[in-house]
Amino acid sequence: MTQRRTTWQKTAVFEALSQDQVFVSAQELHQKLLLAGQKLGLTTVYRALTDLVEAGQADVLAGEDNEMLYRVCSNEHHHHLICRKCGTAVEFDLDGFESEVSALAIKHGYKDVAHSIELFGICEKCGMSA
Amino acid sequence: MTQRRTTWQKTAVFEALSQDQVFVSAQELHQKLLLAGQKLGLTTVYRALTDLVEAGQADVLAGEDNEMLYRVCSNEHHHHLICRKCGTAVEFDLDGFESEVSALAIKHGYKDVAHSIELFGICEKCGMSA
DNA sequence: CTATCTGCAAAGTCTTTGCACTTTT
DNA sequence: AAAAGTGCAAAGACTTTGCAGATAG
Repeated sequence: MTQRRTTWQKTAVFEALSQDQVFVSAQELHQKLLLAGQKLGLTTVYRALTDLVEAGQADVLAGEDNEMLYRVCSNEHHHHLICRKCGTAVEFDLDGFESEVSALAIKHGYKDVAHSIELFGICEKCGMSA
Repeated sequence: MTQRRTTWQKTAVFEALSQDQVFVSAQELHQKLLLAGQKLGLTTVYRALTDLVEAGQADVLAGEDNEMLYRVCSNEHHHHLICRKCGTAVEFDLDGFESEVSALAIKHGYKDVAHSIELFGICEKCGMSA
């Protein structure tokens, strides 16, 4: 088993990701870190994010424009209404829906069903400045 | 206004897409067409698909691995439970859900909200052969 | 000390674009 | 003929990989 080491880079990525509760791309996160004076490679950011996801500490989701979006994992299972401009995410639960989905999956014999129920729109703020 | 012309390539793409009610990538569709003896360029497939989407004759959706998936449009608005192996899609409606989503969007001041509610799993057939 | 990590540059995907040539109308 | 479409090759964007040098444990 290959075990993980703690490096300042990984810590930096995790902290940067934790700062705002918003979905960001690896590239954006990298930029942010550079601007903050943290000199690390884009490669490292990708690797750190992948690790975080595997460790269950971050969520991934495929954005509309074919780009991976990352966010600190909030353990609870809910979905997001994401602004496609600024990335701000509103979380929401779907009580009845969750079970409806499971029922559907079972009914059709599907296994390992991951439901990506994400809504993309333009938030109020961005709608105004447009 | 730039109008469309009817070419055998576009027709071929549309027919290939229509053959199975499944989500396929542009690349897959291109392969399929080549194997069927239809010699056309990948570029053309992309352009034809884009046109079909604009014309409302096809649906697009971003697959899990960041890859555009296309399918003939079934006009009605429903969602899909997609096998990530074979691409087979089961459609389902979400009666109450649609309005719930709209309500959410309005409540949070979001505009132009597109909801991609797609479930990815392994279908029965593929689950067996695995 | 040594397994793991970093970061550069190179390679790999999917998709789009530029441009000369062909085809529809 | 003229406008629109085709296809190649090249470019773009995002992500992954190979590998030598750096580093955590």
